[in-house]
Amino acid sequence: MAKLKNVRVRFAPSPTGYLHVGGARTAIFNYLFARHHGGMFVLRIEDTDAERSTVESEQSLMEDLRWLGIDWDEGPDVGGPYGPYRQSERLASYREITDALIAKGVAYPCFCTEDELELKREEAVAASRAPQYDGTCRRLTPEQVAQKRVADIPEAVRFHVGEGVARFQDDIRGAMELSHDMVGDWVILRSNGLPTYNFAAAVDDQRMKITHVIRGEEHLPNTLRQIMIYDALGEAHPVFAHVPLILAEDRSKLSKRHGASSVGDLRESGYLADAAFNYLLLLGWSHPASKEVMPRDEMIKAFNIDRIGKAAAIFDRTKLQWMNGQYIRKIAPDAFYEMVERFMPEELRARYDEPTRREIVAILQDSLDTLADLPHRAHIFEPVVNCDEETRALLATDTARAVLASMTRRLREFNGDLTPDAFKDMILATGAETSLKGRDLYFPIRGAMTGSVHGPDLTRVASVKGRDNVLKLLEEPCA
RNA sequence: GUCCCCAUCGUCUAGAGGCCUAGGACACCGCCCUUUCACGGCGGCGACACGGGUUCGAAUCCCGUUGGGGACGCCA
Repeated sequence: MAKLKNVRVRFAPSPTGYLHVGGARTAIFNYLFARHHGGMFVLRIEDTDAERSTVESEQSLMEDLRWLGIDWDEGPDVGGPYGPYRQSERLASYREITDALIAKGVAYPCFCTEDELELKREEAVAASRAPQYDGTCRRLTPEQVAQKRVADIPEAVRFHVGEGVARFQDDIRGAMELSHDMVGDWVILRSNGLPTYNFAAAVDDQRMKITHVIRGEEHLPNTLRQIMIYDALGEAHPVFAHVPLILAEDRSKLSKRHGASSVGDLRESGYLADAAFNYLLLLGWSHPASKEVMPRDEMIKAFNIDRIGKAAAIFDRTKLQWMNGQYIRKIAPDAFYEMVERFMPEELRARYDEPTRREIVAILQDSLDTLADLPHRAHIFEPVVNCDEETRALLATDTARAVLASMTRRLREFNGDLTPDAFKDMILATGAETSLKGRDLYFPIRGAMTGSVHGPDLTRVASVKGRDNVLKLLEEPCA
């Protein structure tokens, strides 16, 4: 696909909560699209809901984006030529455009109260009509408007929809046709002076010269309203691309009750940013050569809207885990230690010095799927281990006793540094003495030392634990 | 309720009329590597929702059914 010129895209979250994986994926698509075409990626904060917007949320949104490795070229913190980038700071321009639309006759003041509107909705539903605004205030004479104003009735502004059909080409869905009668005259400016979402989004997209709007499918119906604004302004609308939703395993909308559904949760659950980014990208987009695990530059090179699918995708934890494991195995041990260090259990932090803790992490690195797995895997380095049932049964056999007897004798005679090689020699000698090999030889030692028949390289574990601890565990297995 | 969107293995997907006996990945199962474990390698299981068309030929195009999802706010 040929590179497009002057591409400008935006990610426009409302700061009313944490960054959701759905939002994160939208951000990823926009980001990759911008980088692929050498365009601009804009971060715009849609804080027109004064009640629910918080600065904390805005902060955490930006933090999560940065964690994912998504940087923006223009935004509330870095500024840019089309700022400000918080809608709450752009109120004057919404007011100005609203007035222009009123002057043009495509918008009008509305004095209906919430109670009246509620009543009308109920009536409409009861009469099985669409619960749309009936246009009462559109028919107000100038005198009536003046009267309402004198009476100090709260005044909102509605857009006069009228008849028509909006036709546009959606880059993902193809030719779209949305009839105007889908919506009633809708509010563009609230009585508190703040714009509504559809109005503010359209105005800003236009003013910020956004060329492509890539967003979630739930916004498809909104596109109708936003195109109306572009039309009323006499401006061409951007290209729209509506991305299918991300669903939970039960096919419902992904939410908090489904476990980690926010980027913050993912981070706390021990997923790597690059793995989360890579996984989310694959939810709805596929590489032309079916590559799955790929570096960022490959993503940027290969990304295009053509390869975004139309069907909703289910967020699959298991595959994310696998993906995460792939990334963990690729990282250099030192870098990995820095990442996983915060998950190191206190007991081990107190017991072992830093070089040893690094060795523990290095031993475990290949077997971890998430950083949060570290405590579960590292407990074998504690001086006392808990045996599971399988191990207990295994250690009760005669061959196991024979192996442990031989090993303990060797360990008692051993003094010096218990290196992996030294421990390996002991196992080999024990094998020769008992004529045992394979599982019969290793499992008793592994079981007594770690309490489990699964785990990392025994000889390195022994080296970390030291001669005294290993000896004690082999003498009194599962004590 | 009205309107809109979607539909390939359990999950993520490839597939743009013959390359399809439907390919890859995760998960699962088996084998191999490792005198153990983990990693890794190899193999197996497993899908075109259904019904009508169109066509010499359909997973691919059209219609309907079913199923799923979304939207109908002075939320975004």
